[in-house]
Amino acid sequence: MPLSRQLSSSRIRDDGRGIPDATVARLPIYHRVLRSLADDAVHTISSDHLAQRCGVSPAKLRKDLSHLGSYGTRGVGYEVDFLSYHISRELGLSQPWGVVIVGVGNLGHALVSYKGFASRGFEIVGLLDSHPDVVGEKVCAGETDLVVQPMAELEKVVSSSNASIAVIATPADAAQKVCDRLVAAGVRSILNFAPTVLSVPVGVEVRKVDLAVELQILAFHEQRRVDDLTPLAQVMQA
Amino acid sequence: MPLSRQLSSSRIRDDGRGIPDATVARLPIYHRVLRSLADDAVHTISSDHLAQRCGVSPAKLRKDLSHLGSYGTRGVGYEVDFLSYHISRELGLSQPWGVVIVGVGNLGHALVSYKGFASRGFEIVGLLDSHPDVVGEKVCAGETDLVVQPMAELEKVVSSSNASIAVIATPADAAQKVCDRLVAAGVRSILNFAPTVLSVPVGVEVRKVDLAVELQILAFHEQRRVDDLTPLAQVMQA
DNA sequence: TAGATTGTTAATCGATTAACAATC
DNA sequence: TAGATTGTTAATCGATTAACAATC
Repeated sequence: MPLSRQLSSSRIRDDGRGIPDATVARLPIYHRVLRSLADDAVHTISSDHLAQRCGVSPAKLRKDLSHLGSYGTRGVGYEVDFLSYHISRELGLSQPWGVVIVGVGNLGHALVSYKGFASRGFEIVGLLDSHPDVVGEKVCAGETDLVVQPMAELEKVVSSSNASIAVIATPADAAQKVCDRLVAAGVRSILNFAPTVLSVPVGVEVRKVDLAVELQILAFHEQRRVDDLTPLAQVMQA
Repeated sequence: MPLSRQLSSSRIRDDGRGIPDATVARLPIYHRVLRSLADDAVHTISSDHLAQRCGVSPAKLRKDLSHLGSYGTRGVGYEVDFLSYHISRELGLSQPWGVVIVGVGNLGHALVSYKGFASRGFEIVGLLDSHPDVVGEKVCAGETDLVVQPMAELEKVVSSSNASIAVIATPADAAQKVCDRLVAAGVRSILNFAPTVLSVPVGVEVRKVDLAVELQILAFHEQRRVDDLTPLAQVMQA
């Protein structure tokens, strides 16, 4: 990784209270756009231009970056590689993370074959499913092929693969039990695709992606749009 | 739908400024949990219990619900069916919404076969892909089978199916062009799975699900956990 | 009535924004 | 130096929380 500035190994954390959640959630976007700029041989970029490509305001971008340290140059902008490196380090992408996927149905298959994982430093190191038809199936995951293991092997797979992140892609009714076993096996970061509220001990980080919820939020806005177009109802109420 | 109270048809919106985004994002969760309670023949529930099942604080739940109107009974709690109905109406789930999916790769297939859509009032009414191998494929979507249409048919499919929501599940480099065509065809609610920042005219609502971003946020927390466990580095800095 | 629980208030917290001094 | 752009400040905005009056 060619970096034209000396890389400091110290990690600057603004006020010691850490980086705000809202900022952390945007860092991956900045990082992806910066990598893409680097591919296009762009070496320097201003907060105005970078912000536009990331879909945020320049003020927000600069505020976000200020939490990581002072990696820009006044009057010039940000060095793409330099900033990209510091974001990736802050995000923990400088080391690879092992991921176990539990539930290899349609969604699980899609996740395994998703190239965005491997390219961003995640390695799928285990696949688990309870269905006999799926267990034993060889699934192509990046460079290596993986064989779907039976659910009984969960603890073994987690510990032997040293996975630190687990993805739950099971039906809703299986999710909590799977979650409990993952936590007991030492996993403390979980990405949950099952439409269930998981309960976990403190210290375990759960993120949730609910496809139906996303559509329902869109439906809400779509409906409000329809309502606004028909002010008749409002007139009738008044 | 059995409701033991008279259903008012007026829509109460607290202060006229609408429901806060953060609240809207949680309404689908409340709704799902309420439906599940109804299935278990639970007729009444307090904010404390409902909040626990939804993974939020009771104060937050009551505040959220207060934006919809006053649908509880002091000293008693909420009637499950009554509250569920009002949330679903607010979310726009009382009418079905047509969804077009563009990009029928692994993820697209997973989305089509996802039962959570149909069960929540969404109907997949069109599938589009640019790849000749996929075009023409018959995909089972709920009750009816759908045939994957070539990308050239996008405008025709959107208008003839009266789809109001589109899902983009294409590779990143195709997403913006697809988005432009969808918007031109009249779609104003888009769920984007491509790792790209889409630019759309004002009035178009875009929601984004980025699987890699979710993992990266988990990686951040995972790394911070490792850092905290090794205070040696901090000692050495001091 | 007494006990329970909602809906609302007011305080706090965190995130966003605009403006500008610092500085390359 | 003059022009450009960052990093920071202070104000604003929105979301969360705890407490409690209203009321079933």
